[in-house]
Amino acid sequence: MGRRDECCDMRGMLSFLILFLLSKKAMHGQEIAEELEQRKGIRPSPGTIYPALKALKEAGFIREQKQGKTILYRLTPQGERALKASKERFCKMFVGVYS
Amino acid sequence: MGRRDECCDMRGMLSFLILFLLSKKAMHGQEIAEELEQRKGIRPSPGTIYPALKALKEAGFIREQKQGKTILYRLTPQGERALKASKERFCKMFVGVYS
DNA sequence: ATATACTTATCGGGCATCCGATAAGAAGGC
DNA sequence: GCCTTCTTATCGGATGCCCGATAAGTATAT
Repeated sequence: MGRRDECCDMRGMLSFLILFLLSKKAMHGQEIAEELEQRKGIRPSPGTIYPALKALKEAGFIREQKQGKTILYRLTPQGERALKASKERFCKMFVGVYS
Repeated sequence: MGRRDECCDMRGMLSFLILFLLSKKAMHGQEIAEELEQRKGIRPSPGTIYPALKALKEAGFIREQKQGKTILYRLTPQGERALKASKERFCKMFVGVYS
């Protein structure tokens, strides 16, 4: 059950968060990692972020766009639909949690 | 990655949700399962809910109170602290997700 | 007491997530 | 070319969440 004052580690939300972040603007991997660091407190390792991106790509939710040294990830229309659906589930699930 | 329009299964939030529900009012197991069913769409099986309750109890976050046939679960002060901390992490993590 | 119905509990296993370490690729400086 | 630096990618492994099936406990009814 993790550290002393934690009831869960909130796994299983990474893809959702990534999709959400990419819906705000297209980003490359390190940018996503940085944003996640601000939100979660710890920076996800490359072994976390890139497999997640790969899975999202294979699901057709994001696509890549080479940009010099880096790769820009952005949502596909299908990814937007998936985010919309997941967001609804999320909101229904956590009604009232926001203080 | 689950069904077609899903980016993640939102696992890893069960303990958090249970703690949150119990902060509203003390409940017994089936009541919790029922509430979770409304929020998630599917009813968690006994094999899901009771191990979770057990872990929360062993962590000192909830305590039991026999009530005839059923057991009433309620938060401990430590559980309230844990919920508060987790809630803060949760809110920081998902700022802006609520449409 | 026996049966029934309901709640609570346990066990084994599957599966996705996540991490650390390591490698591969790409650009720029010398 | 070669070295450095940064980004991207892969692999093995560990964790832990969750489920289905099954068992155990408890009260009520007949």
